[in-house]
Amino acid sequence: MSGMSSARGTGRATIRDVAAEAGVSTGLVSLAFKDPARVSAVRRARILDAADRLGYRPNFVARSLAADGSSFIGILLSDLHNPLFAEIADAARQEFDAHGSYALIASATKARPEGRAPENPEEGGQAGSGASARGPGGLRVPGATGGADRIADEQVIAMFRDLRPRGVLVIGTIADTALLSGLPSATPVVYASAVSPEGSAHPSVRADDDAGMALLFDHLTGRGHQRIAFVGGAGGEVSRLRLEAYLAQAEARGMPALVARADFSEQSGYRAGAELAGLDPRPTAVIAVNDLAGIGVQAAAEQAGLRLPADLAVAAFDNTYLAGLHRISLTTIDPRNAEVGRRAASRLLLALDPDGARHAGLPRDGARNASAPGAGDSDALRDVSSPIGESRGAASAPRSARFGGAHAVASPGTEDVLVRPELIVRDSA
Amino acid sequence: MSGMSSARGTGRATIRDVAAEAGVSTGLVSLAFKDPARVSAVRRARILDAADRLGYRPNFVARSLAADGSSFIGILLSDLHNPLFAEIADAARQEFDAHGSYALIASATKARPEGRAPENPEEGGQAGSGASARGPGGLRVPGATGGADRIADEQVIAMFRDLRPRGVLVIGTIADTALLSGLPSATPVVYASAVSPEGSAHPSVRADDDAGMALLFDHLTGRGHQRIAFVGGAGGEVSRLRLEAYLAQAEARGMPALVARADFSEQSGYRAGAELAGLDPRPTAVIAVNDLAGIGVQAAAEQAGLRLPADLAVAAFDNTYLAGLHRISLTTIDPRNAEVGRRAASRLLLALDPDGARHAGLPRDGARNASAPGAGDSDALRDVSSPIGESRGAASAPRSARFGGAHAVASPGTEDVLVRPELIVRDSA
DNA sequence: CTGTTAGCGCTTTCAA
DNA sequence: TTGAAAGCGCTAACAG
Repeated sequence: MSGMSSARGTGRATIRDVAAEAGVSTGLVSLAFKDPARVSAVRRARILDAADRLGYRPNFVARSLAADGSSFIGILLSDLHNPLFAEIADAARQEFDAHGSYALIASATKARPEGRAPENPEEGGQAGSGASARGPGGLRVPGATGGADRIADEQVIAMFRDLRPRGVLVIGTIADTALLSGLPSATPVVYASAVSPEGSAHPSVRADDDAGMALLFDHLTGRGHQRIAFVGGAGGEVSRLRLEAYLAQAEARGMPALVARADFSEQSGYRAGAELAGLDPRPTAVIAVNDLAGIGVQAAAEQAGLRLPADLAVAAFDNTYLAGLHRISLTTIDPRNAEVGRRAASRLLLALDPDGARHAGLPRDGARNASAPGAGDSDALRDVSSPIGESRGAASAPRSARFGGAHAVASPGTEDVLVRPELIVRDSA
Repeated sequence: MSGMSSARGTGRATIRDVAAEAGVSTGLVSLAFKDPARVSAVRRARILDAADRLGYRPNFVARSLAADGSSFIGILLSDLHNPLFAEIADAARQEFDAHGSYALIASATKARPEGRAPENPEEGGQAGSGASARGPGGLRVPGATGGADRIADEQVIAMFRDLRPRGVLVIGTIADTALLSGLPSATPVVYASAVSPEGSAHPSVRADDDAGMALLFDHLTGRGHQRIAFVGGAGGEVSRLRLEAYLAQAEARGMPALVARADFSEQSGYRAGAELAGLDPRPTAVIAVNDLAGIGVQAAAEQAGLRLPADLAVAAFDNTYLAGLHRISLTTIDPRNAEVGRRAASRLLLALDPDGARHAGLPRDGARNASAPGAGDSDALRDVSSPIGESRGAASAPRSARFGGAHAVASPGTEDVLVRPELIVRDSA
């Protein structure tokens, strides 16, 4: 009947086949898919019928070419190996879905080892820690700092550029940010878990490390600790910022500052821990730049014969699942990645559609609003219901829009959003 | 000078702008990029000149539409949260790069929580373990088995379908495999770290769990262990297969089989470990389905007052970085993910180009061939150099092609490739 | 409401 | 070698 029609290589049905089969013009078929309401009931039925008799599926690529832009939102993952990023991506994706937008996740990877010279020798670059590199034996060791010369994959960027997503969510620091400029300049971009590159007008959403550090100090001093050391400072921007936050807290509280330099790796934390354990007036507590380094500190302390947490309390950042393991049980700061992802997504949605109206798309039953505490949110979203502390980074901007709130502001502005992290207390401190 | 030309939304230069600027036809510009040799030197120069004066970059999408297929290879990641997959993806990507092919990584994610009913209630589905789900407090817990209803993201698949990659590498088990059938039927597909779906003609490359289990038994019996228990069996196909491998080894060696059911999570391993610790003739060694479960076993044993490894030796599978942490130090089977990724990539390349010739693409200086041991491979590839044990899975197929070997066989066949894993001995056993 | 007409940016015959 | 022209599959005016 219908039969072998166009679609050059593949035997796929094209819009023309459908039009022929239904006895209408291609234009109408197109319309029937895009805006069914504007097509008469009879034809619509005939078209839809023909379409699925032929197994027609509109061609993504052709559509994007013709329509001068696609309907999806691009999520660009800077590093596949950082588990925090995966969490953020998932949360963001869910948020998009809930609003009838759909997102495509693409990932960059490390450059070929024999490739061109490292772009950013010392800047592993992720927020949230966890630069990864090769350890001995080819085992991938998160946090190791060596040779972290990752570049934003040109091809991935090119794909996004040409597919013209409605917006782009960049998760983690992307080295060659210049490439992003290939996007149509009007394309909204939001960074998550990364500071947006200097000079960039794009907002970033990330955990508030200062607040996290304060939480840690409160907790530790509350337990009587007076000599609190910091392990970290190396390995990237995030590490540096956490170090600064530490110094600020120590100073503000009139406490001595004691720093053992380390990056995000366990090895590195181990060395720093050993160093600290040997000190004469030994610190009674240590704050590590991330869980992995904290675990290294624990190991070193144990090895040095210290009892944990009696002789040395250890706390860290990130609340990766490591921290929750029975044998580790690490007190740590939860950056609330899901929240970061969700807010970053909201931010982008707001920029795309300042009215904040929930999108048409597929009307989903459970479509909830961030402001209205959903009735029976499923477990994955449980932690949203708590009132969300929020603060803004950049100085100048007026503290305006509350996302999903009653009166969203027209111009989203470009201020960063800092998500208030949470203290997770476990045995280690 | 040149100025504001076409390219509707964006101000990007199109092939037409270049043609105009260079005073030639668009067809020639196209040719100048695709096959420079067939264009006269003068025009070529003029074209290339004009092109970069205008900052021209060919449009990916338009090209793929016009040329009936793209030049990239698609890497489809089934789960962002499984670190093993990231390793495989990286290795594969490098292999592709080395052969002048380039790959695009796209990821599926979990379905929205409030979405349609779970597809595969009990089938988390990844090879290599590490299904992830929400634990208490919204923390992402790798290995937890609950609600792992991930679906292969339709949009991602649609994108691949329409972009028409030359080939697709699927990493991990993808639930809705039917969607892949949307690809032009001639598109070669290779699965990595997953058994290819039944009835599928696509080969899969994965670690040989039977061999790994044998390695573990050899090691443990060599240390005098006679009562070796297994923790695992639940949570997915891989878990089941490892259980079977365990049973087979135990039987073959005339040893008693003792199984405590668990999935890939630490929690689950903990429970199983507690169970085993309480048994009367206690096992002297435990093999866990993966590192995480093994860590759970360690924790439970410790809690039960057992000394490790004297009272209970623990070994596992996967060699994630966890196993290498000082405080964990777990003897484990390294699935050699990088090798899996590399071989899967080779497999695909072979299918794409049976002559094994290195592709034209951008001619890269360092382009090495799998068969020719490259001179100074950088560290990331260090472990390739060792002679690679290899065996084949599927029964019927003739044992033919050695990848990258001297005489590659014309028809690649569809047999699975099993990569021989490696035993990593640490303190725990 | 519906058909027609132009393209999106690029590749590819096919002649010249 | 080079240019002209005809599409890839779809959308977007614009008339009717």
